[in-house]
Amino acid sequence: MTEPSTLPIYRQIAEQIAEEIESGELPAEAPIASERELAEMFGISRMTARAAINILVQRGILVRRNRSRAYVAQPKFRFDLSSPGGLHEQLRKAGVRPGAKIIVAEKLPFDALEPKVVDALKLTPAEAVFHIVRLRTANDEPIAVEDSYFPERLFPDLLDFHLTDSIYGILKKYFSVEPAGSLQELEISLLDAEWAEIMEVPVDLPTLEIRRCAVTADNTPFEYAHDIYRGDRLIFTARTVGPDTLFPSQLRQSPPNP
Amino acid sequence: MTEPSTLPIYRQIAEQIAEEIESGELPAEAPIASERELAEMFGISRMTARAAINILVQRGILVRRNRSRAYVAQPKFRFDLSSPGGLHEQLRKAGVRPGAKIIVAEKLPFDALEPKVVDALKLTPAEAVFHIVRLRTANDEPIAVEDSYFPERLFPDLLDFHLTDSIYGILKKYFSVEPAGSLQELEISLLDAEWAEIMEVPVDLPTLEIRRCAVTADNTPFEYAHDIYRGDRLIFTARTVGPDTLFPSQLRQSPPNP
DNA sequence: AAGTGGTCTAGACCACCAT
DNA sequence: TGGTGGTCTAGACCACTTC
Repeated sequence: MTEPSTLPIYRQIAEQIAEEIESGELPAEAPIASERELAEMFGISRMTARAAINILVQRGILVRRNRSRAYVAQPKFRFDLSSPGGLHEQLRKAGVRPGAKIIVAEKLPFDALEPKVVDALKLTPAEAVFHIVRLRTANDEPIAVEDSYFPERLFPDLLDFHLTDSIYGILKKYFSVEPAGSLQELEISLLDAEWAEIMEVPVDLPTLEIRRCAVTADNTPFEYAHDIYRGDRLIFTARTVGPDTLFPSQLRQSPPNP
Repeated sequence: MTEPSTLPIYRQIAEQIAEEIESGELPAEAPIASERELAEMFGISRMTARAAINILVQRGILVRRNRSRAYVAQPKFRFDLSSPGGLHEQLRKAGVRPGAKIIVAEKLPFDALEPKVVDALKLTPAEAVFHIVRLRTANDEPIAVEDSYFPERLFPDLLDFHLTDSIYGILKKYFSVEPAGSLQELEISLLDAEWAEIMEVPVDLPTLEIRRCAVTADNTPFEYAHDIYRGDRLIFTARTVGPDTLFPSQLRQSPPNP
């Protein structure tokens, strides 16, 4: 609308493809023409066609699979960080099939723990914790990794349960532990190589990182977690309490600015 | 560490430059060799050198200025969304010079308002509001835009004040209005062309969008704002109340899931 | 075997700005 | 004016999948 003809060719082509997708002409999962085909169609070089596709991949409108051509991405999932019901529940309600793949499930001795885990869970010396890393999926598509720590004291045989189910469901059903609240720290970042491999997606993908500590009604911390969510597949919302607002008393467990 | 020699050349060079920056060899604001110089230094083509620089620009480690060469970026600013004191105050405390540039300062009649503004500010028909759009800067670098609405009823001659100062400071000093809390909705997104122009940065930059409504101690909403923060220049933290947690009662002003 | 994306080359022209 | 980045070309080779 501003200066249509002065936009570089690769942006013009990206916009054109984006419009075909928005108009429904190209539905979700539809394959895009190959880079060489696009180049011939538009009378441009392959590198320029590739640049156009890259823009839409970065926006999350197209996805590349392996070394195959690009496809129209499914619409992004909505995830409300403040809503009752975690990711599993919200996906299910949206008609999406939630899943989980266990990457790590181990018991860690006290001495192997980072201080932040010890502090967050208020562990006493020699206490062991369970360390669980899960790849979360939606319709079999990886959307997040969860790196969680649970005190053995509270959940003695946690690793024997079926950990691909909702973990909060297990905690409630078998240990009668329910979250009364949590403190979360958010950070926008780009995916590093290590996590990219675990999540089976490209490096430098924009992500939302969340470090959180969940507590029960009697203010016992029962989970410390570091979650990484794909920014290209999820839209996040969160209701936060803003500046100058006091937190509910049961959550005021550490000084605001360490 | 995994497979050093099989990394593509442009990634190897990006890593090498990144290490020179982390080691302090290249300090903040140091200019990077030009694309043509890099190409010659490493015996590669200019397009490959350019790809290396682009990776670091996307990560926020390098910045491009106009059509000049790339420079080492200043460290990112930390911004705690839940801390007392807004962006202005936090920057000042960190030894950074906060600034603001007025993009729009106008009075809008009731009929020109979007429903979300009317609802958030609980306006009665025929009430006018002040609409202020400000470009926020840190050491003269653009870091955010704030698109805010204030009821005329509460702040009759707001536009006559010096709006490049802290607006909350003006509200407190001249109108005795102080925020008691706010509800915020967060969303990670990519910058569209319109806002990119206002912010004077490239399109598709990763950003954090916040829609918030601030209220006084007697639960009078006095500001509705839509903020966009650069994800490449800021690290955000927020203490959010997680699933299954009740908000402070004075903030429970609308149903959780509209 | 054919087609694909991932990477890389060695050029080119342009607009912009002060290195 | 000379150097810069922004864009674009017309090829190429490779590893991988099967479009």
